[in-house]
Amino acid sequence: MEADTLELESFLPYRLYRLADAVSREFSRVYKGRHGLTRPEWRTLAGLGQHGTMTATALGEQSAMHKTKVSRAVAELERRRWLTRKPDEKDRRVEHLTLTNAGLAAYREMVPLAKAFERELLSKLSAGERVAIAEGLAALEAALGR
Amino acid sequence: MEADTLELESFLPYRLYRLADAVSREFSRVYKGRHGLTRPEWRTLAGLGQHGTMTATALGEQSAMHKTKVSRAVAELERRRWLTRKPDEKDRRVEHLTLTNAGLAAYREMVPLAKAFERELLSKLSAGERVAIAEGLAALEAALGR
DNA sequence: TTTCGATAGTTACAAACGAAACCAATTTGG
DNA sequence: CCAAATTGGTTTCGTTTGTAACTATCGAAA
Repeated sequence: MEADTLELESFLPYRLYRLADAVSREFSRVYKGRHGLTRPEWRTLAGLGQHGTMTATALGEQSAMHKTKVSRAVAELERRRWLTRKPDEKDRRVEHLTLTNAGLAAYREMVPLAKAFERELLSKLSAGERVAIAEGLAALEAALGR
Repeated sequence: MEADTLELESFLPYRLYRLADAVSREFSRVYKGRHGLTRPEWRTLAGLGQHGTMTATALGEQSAMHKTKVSRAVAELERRRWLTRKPDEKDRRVEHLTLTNAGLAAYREMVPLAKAFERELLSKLSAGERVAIAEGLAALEAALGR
């Protein structure tokens, strides 16, 4: 490789982005196809399903979304009556979000699909490759988390 | 972990996306800050810098961009006079794109910055972790490339 | 208290995006 | 040959996004 050339195919930011984009696009067919959810909506559903009641801020931190995305996703899920808001007693800026039964039902339906998707994807790797990707991602996450 | 719950933090599509988003956002400051480029524009520049003359279709394949993104990026780089189009002799639908001297200069300026960015990021990993991420990404790429 | 700075969440606006329609040129196959 | 399907590339339109401004509330400090 020449010194003054960048090989895009092996450039880490590009590889990561392309891979994430492909995987994410593939997976989005699951929740988009099933319920017409956007990614922020899916993540909101997943966050609340996993943790029960949360605030919008907590949701944003857990699922790495900007607060405007959270705000819009919450508004949409509320419109669908998949979640309800309850104002905090102490601090009236804060709202506690909880899935309704309908929301919970959708979540419970999605979980096995998500797990199957992941399993399917990982099944194409060898055991050693699975270890490698897990370790590599964890290392990068740690490196960025500072 | 309960069987009917999905742990978002360890869900592969989510981890990949979050990581790519963080890295990409960080790196975008390099080309956005330096020249006000968008990501498709940067990739177009990188593609042409790496390969010399290319068609729009080839660019899209090499850098994994939808053809509308390519079309818009090319239009903008042309507006900046960073590239020129030359119609194909044989097939008049095709255009061959080449960086001008100005475009080449910008590319040459970006390459070391990109390399430094990647080096900096990887320097936070151990040698073993670097091997792991390389191997893991390659395995996933291979798994998806079908 | 009153005021000033932070924080929770929403909204407005412009930029970026994707899907699909579109145009023009080319290839295919009857 | 000629109609139909394909391909390279652009445009249009509605949706999603990010930035920044905004509202409302709270906590701290004077």
